[in-house]
Amino acid sequence: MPRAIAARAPLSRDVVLTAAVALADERGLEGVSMRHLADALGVVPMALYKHVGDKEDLLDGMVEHLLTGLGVGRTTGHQADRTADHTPKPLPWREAVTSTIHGVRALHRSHPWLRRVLETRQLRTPAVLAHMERLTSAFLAAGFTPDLTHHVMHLLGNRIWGFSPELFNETGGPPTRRSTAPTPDPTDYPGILAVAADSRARRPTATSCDEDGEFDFALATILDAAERLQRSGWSSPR
Amino acid sequence: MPRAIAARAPLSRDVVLTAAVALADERGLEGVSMRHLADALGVVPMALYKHVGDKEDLLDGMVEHLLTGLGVGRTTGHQADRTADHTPKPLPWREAVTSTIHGVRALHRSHPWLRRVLETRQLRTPAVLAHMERLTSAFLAAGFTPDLTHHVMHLLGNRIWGFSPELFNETGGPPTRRSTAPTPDPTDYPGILAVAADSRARRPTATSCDEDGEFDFALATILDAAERLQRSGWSSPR
DNA sequence: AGAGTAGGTGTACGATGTACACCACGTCAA
DNA sequence: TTGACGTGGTGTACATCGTACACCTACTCT
Repeated sequence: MPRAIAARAPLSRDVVLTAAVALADERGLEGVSMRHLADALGVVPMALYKHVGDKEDLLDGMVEHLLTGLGVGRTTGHQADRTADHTPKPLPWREAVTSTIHGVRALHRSHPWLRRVLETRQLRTPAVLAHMERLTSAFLAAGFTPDLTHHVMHLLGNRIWGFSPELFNETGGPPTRRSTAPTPDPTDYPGILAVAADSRARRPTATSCDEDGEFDFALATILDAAERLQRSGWSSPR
Repeated sequence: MPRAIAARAPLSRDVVLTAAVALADERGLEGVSMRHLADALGVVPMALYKHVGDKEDLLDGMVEHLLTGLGVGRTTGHQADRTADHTPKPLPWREAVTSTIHGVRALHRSHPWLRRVLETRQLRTPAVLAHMERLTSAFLAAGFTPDLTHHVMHLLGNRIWGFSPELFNETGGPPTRRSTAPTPDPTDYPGILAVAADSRARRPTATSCDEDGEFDFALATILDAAERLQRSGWSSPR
């Protein structure tokens, strides 16, 4: 007696990656195990290995999968101008850079696990390189020297103070884990308190930072600085 | 016959954390398993659970352990001025901020695994808060409004383009993993190539980016921008 | 008809985090 | 002196993970 023939569409790398991304979205990165993923696809774990080399390759693939949906024909602003026309129109290179960056930013917002995956990876895959290239060429086309372009890319890439900005959010959930950390005394941190108080006063209904606003502020400030360097004919010392 | 009495000093949370940091330093983060750590300490795995709640708490503790060694009495420049006196002395707040940030930066450089651990954690532990407080209060003391201080903290914390700057390094090691990624064609990326060529020409002997230089450039540029905002009386829109 | 290949199955192994029961000690009250 | 107790280390056991390996099935191409 032949076993029941599952009317399942055959797997493919793309199907696997799509399912993996969906799984990560709904169950978090920890939920993405080969076994769970296989379950979700109605298949036995080892079947996945016909489509991805191993788990690392799966994660690489997930990143590539997301990035690939981003690239085509998006070098000019894909989001509507938020302000009316009395705001001076930004230079074209700024539009290009901003919209490119907002693309990845959107990915990070809709797939929070992406950041953690990227930190563990050093991938110079086509999609990543294409993203870099879009930024780099925008600067070069705007008259930035290669030297300055290089530095500006670092300026955009560095997380200067070494912590994630999520720390600012006051969503101090209950310590679910069995942590040994002492609960800190708020009065030890008057500066932080002052900033938090001011922030609350400014946006009384908000429960956390306006992350999009802060991101755009940071991006604009950095691009302002880059533009100023370019106009002043900056070049690296020595 | 009593079992051989090990002349081992008794464990403590601090001993465990120190050993864990050492283990991560020499074997990488993957080498830090409860079993390996216990081995390194000459003890059975479950013994560790008398000193750390679980593995998450161990990782939290490692971060806290490193950060704690940083704090005391370092709010004024701990590194010698690199330039002779013909360079105008930086403002005191800049020295404070720069040296504080260089402190964590040094941690990141000597413990490369730290970045990955931080990405998985959202800890508002005393040491982290103390670090934040040192920065925040430096800005406030310099006359930054709480509003601007808040924004500048985000400016320092955001990784704008969403990738790690290590991507720039041309250390394209051989693909050790069984990856399915196609090897990209360099000619698809003329902008990146131009920047890389210029960078090589500028520092012919170097094998990768001058990461310290880039970091300092980024930090200085951002602090310049912050200073300009402060002097112009910036405040957030609306 | 026969060979080859692509894709899915089943079993098995070593590594991991940790629950749980246990035991050796020191300290201290009775 | 005794016995209770807390602190810290032990030993066993289990679920879960990634994946090696052998297999089997169905399709294509000659």
